[in-house]
Amino acid sequence: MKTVAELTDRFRTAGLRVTPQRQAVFALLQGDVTHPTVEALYEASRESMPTISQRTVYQTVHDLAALGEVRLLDLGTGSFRVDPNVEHDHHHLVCESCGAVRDVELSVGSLVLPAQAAAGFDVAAIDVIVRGRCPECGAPDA
Amino acid sequence: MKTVAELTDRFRTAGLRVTPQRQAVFALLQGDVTHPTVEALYEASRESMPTISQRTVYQTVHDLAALGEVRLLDLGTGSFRVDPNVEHDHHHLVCESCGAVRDVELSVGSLVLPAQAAAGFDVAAIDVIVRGRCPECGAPDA
DNA sequence: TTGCTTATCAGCATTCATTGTTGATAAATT
DNA sequence: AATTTATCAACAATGAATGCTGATAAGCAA
Repeated sequence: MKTVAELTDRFRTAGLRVTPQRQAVFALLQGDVTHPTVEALYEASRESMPTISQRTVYQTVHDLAALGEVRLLDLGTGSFRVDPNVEHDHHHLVCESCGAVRDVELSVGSLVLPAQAAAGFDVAAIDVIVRGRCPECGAPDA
Repeated sequence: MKTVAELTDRFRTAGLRVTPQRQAVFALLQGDVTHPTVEALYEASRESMPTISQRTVYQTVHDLAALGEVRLLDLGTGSFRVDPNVEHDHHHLVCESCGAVRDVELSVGSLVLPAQAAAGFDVAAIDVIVRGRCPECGAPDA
């Protein structure tokens, strides 16, 4: 993820204006490995920016995604997650109990698509979702 | 996917009653490889069962899922898809243009989870989603 | 700095998928 | 046939995400 200053330049270059609200969101995403929901970003941003609206957070996140600075993930946890890690190719571990998401590096190149099934299908991306229980949640029904 | 008669037995054994509406849904799922949405099942079921409610289709699909006779997939297409194929382990091709879903057999065993990333994580399942364009939709912006 | 153009802000309402609720009804069992 | 009980189907409610709009503030040029 780029720094706040870099993202500010990136937005200006793209013809988008940079507001304090947007910069607050930029700052929150720095070093965030929790894959926050928009709602979580909204709540967090209100600490430093009490008047920000949820709508503005959605807009900022979508603008970031359009510039390729974040990815929006649908991992089946109900709402999509913002992933600031676009530099390193990776996939995700998802805890089915608490919804926590963790990055995992997987070499997807070892997967072989059967020619017959993939015939005529133009593959753009492969997403691997590893589902299970995170250490914090422990064994099922524990 | 089991036959309508088998599913009927399965429901009765599980203490669930079998209604004409439910049997209509059972019949629709026979040999269906389109991974229909609940909405699609609802529309189709009204052909033979005009008074059926969407709620009933949801209930039936959830009951089938609870018995392990179908899987409910969240593939990021907006609503979840019903997958009657529970006998064969498989993954999915998803067309980003039209939302079509196709089964694909992949041996996920070749994927190696880095020990450090997966530490303490109890893996229950691995879902692979291959995203791209189906033959019917052709090349992007074509 | 001043003024003008334009996109953003933030509150509101709306959409869509899904689930909750409930009186009436029909299935299963005795 | 009577009793129990779960289903039916219409309605309302939830939650995530998007559309809309007047007021405002950012950006740019002189």
